[in-house]
Amino acid sequence: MTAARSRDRATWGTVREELRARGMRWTPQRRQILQVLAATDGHITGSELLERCRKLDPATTPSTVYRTLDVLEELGVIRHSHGLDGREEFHVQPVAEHGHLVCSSCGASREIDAAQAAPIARAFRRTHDFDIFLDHLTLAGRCAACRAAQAG
Amino acid sequence: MTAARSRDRATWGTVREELRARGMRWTPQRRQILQVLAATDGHITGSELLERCRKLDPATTPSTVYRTLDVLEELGVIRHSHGLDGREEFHVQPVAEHGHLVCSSCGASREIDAAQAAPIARAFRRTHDFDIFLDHLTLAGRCAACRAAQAG
DNA sequence: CGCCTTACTGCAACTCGTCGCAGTTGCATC
DNA sequence: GATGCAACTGCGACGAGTTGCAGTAAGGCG
Repeated sequence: MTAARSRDRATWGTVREELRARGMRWTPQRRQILQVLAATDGHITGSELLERCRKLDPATTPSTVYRTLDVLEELGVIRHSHGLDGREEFHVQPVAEHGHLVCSSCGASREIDAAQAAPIARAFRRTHDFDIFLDHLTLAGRCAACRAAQAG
Repeated sequence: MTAARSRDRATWGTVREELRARGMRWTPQRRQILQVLAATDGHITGSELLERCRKLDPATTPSTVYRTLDVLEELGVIRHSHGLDGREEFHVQPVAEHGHLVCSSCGASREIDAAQAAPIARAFRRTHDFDIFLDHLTLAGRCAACRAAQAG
């Protein structure tokens, strides 16, 4: 089991209190989902999470997993963006707002951090009077390697 | 029936020849799907298209509609991007590469044209060595009106 | 410790979209 | 106009994700 680099243990521990503070409940199912998320680095889709939960407990049901993801997103514990196919991908680390750059050819993915995106966000604010949510952003394109491979 | 401003009639008419040129066939089902698309301005999802086709012919089946959309995209007749929920949205007008700006609060949508996006594309080319496909781009955010309404 | 409220779970049914397969039919050729 | 190939259609089953509902259980309170 690779250790969770995403959030440190203490931070995951606060989820229980955050739930309680909102009148929500700490259940075995939620505890298990959190456990799987804590062991996840980077991104995970709903169905991947469901699958991993089922390895620990085959009785896990889809609706509970998807509803828990919604709750955790409301708490700010996770966030989602969309992959190239439009599928939701959840980020386990809300450490910093960031977007994604995904290559349509090879599927390689890189992050865009807030600093890099700032000039772009400013541009849209100025030209379109529009605030961009970087978190939700996935840009499709072609990476350098695929460009070289395809077009010489 | 609002006239199709998207492509002029002549352009739609070439689809049949484009299909034939690739060894593909002109079928009543495809003819009807094209007819519905020709009467569509802007964007449409697969299920919306299916629904409209069923109004003309209740026997229309999902697989034919979705497969035809793929074919038409291959021909360059339509293109898709993803809405905020990740659902595919097809653009009927391939007149110009463009992206979208969608407000998470009110759903309002604006287009980003190639000229506006050019500096951004250049930036990613330079900093990440990555070519962005503007067509596929949908930026989530908050429009001026919603910002004003929510945050004074 | 037991009660009570209500958030939560699990089920079943549903939507959207995809895929393999068998039967159909466009269309090129004779 | 008939023939034959293979692209296409429609079917049925499936996977991902959502929702309403009835039953379960978290956890606050006495």
